[in-house]
Amino acid sequence: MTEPLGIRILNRMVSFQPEMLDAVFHALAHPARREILRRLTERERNLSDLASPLEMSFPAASKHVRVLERAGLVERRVEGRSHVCRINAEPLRQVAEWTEAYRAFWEANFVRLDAVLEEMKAEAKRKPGGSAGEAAGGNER
Amino acid sequence: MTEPLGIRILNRMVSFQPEMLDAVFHALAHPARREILRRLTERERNLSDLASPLEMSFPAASKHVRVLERAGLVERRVEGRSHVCRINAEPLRQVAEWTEAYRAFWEANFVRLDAVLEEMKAEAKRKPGGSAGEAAGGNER
DNA sequence: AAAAAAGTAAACCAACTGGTTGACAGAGCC
DNA sequence: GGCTCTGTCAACCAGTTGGTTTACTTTTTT
Repeated sequence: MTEPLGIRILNRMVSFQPEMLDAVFHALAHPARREILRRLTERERNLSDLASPLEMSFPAASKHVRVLERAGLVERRVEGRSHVCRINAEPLRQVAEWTEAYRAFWEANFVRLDAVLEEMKAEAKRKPGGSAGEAAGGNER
Repeated sequence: MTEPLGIRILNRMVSFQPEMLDAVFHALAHPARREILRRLTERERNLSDLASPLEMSFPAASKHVRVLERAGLVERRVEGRSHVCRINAEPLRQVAEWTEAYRAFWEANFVRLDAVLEEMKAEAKRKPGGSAGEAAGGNER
């Protein structure tokens, strides 16, 4: 017998275990799987529906869905011969939480980059033919 | 010749390309690499420092750092024989941004789970020996 | 000058990924 | 009953990952 519904739900809510992050990050590390997720935000879809735009064989797409399922990002219910998939973004919330822990660092870094850019603009204004100006020109071309 | 500093910085700031997400998510999908990142939040560290607590050979740890580097999450500067690594959390900001796009879905899901739990608690109070109570007991033990 | 320390590079390995094809199973429709 | 649609499973394959060991370079220390 499988675990009771309550256990399964609670496990999912507190599951901040490293293996869980492994599975979720791994699942998100493939463009086809992110595309599947994105299309599941529009509506529920069955496997054929999910596979059709994915320039690969049907079994390959099916495997991608299963990877998302193992990561808890997709849930499926069987309706006759059709397997209907629904997004479960709860693991993404935990990814966001994990990522938040580094907010101070990326914000500090952003400020630093911003300062560098301000300095570059000032540099370009002072001597427009200089190396800083050359870099800016190369970028906007 | 390599690209000018300005170009490199600008590229990094607007680089929301899919391959970039591939690299970042892949880099985060291994506990050793997340541990490296976490320890880099405390201070800059050289490779030996990063490798020592990582129950694996030095070359293996060095490879992990390089994966983080390719994803833009770590930067290194060489000081004599020591390679000093610094965290660059900017790609994590982009991960957070990407994840935010699914906020509506995980929040909806969270509300739904919360409702289920409230229902379970009420159920447990009404008949403490029932299956719902059993599930809760199994969890808190 | 010799030894130690910090890293890289290369060769090798087992396991896993991401893809294919072909055979099969169940559900629905004519 | 037969055909089609939806999907799984198993076998197979090339390439990548994650790890090892050994050999080497460069820098610092003694």
